[in-house]
Amino acid sequence: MEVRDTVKCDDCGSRDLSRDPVRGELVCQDCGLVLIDQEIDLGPEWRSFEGDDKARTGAAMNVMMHDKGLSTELDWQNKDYSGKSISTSNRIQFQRLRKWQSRARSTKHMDRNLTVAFSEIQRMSSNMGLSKSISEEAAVYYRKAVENNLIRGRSIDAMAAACLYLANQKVGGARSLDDMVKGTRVGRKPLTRSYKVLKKSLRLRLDPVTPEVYVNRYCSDLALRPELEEKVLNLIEQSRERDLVDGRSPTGVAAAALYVVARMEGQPRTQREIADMSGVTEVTIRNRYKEICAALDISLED
DNA sequence: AAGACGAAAGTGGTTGA
DNA sequence: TCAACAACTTTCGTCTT
Repeated sequence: MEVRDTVKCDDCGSRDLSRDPVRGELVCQDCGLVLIDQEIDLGPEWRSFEGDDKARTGAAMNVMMHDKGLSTELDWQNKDYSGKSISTSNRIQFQRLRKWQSRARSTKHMDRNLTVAFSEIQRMSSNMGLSKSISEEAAVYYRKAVENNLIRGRSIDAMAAACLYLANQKVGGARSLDDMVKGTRVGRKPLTRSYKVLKKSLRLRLDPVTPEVYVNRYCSDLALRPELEEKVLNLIEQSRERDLVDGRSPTGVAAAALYVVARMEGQPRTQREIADMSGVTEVTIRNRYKEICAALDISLED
């Protein structure tokens, strides 16, 4: 999409910017700096942030609304609007103005970035059915990411999704990386990349993801009797004692344990059903459940 | 026909020299 | 940084119910 050629990259000055019309996101093609377009549709999501102090990590709304005049271009050439040179006596004053302007503009960009990111987080979060506390946590991470200068060169989407993923993990939520990829339309690579950067520079201590966190969701997705959930958890614990859990994908272990319990308890689900629901392949479910059955002397013959 | 099975080859991430 | 490695996936032909 074409962008007015008066817009320049704050970082390198390049005019080669491309715009994503959906997100209102502007990315410099030369240095990768993420800028934000002027006209942003805040959407209804913003409302939910207001009036709630804890969640109110973003910029005030009027930062977005007022003052389009401030973004008036001061050209770097010492010419006035008619093209005449500016007198030497005025030049120093202009220097000062420019400096001031670029400073004001960069905090404005930060605010815009945050605003867009927060509504993105809200959108993704509600799209995936995540709780409000998770999206609030994610918003906190995003703000920290901005403060630590991690946004530069990354897409807002990817970082927002990474923050959500992180927040979800922090509270032991049952969303895998694949779930995030599906639920956010952010590619796997940018997501994991942002996630790693985020995790590293925020030095967050995260407990490793266990199969247990998926059990509840899987069981209800497959409409299993509620009491089977406990049995699945049990089986996972037993498997852990036999060293069949660590180093394996938690979703795979959960899916396999669920398969075994469902069959044992007379509510069988096919491997395909479970595979489709969990995003784990049938082959992996087989491998896991064979291991488990072998180690625990379980026979599935009816 | 549907479901389960397992071999073989390929992929992406981790680890250790 | 690269190679080795284990877990996982994809694909596909075969067996079982």
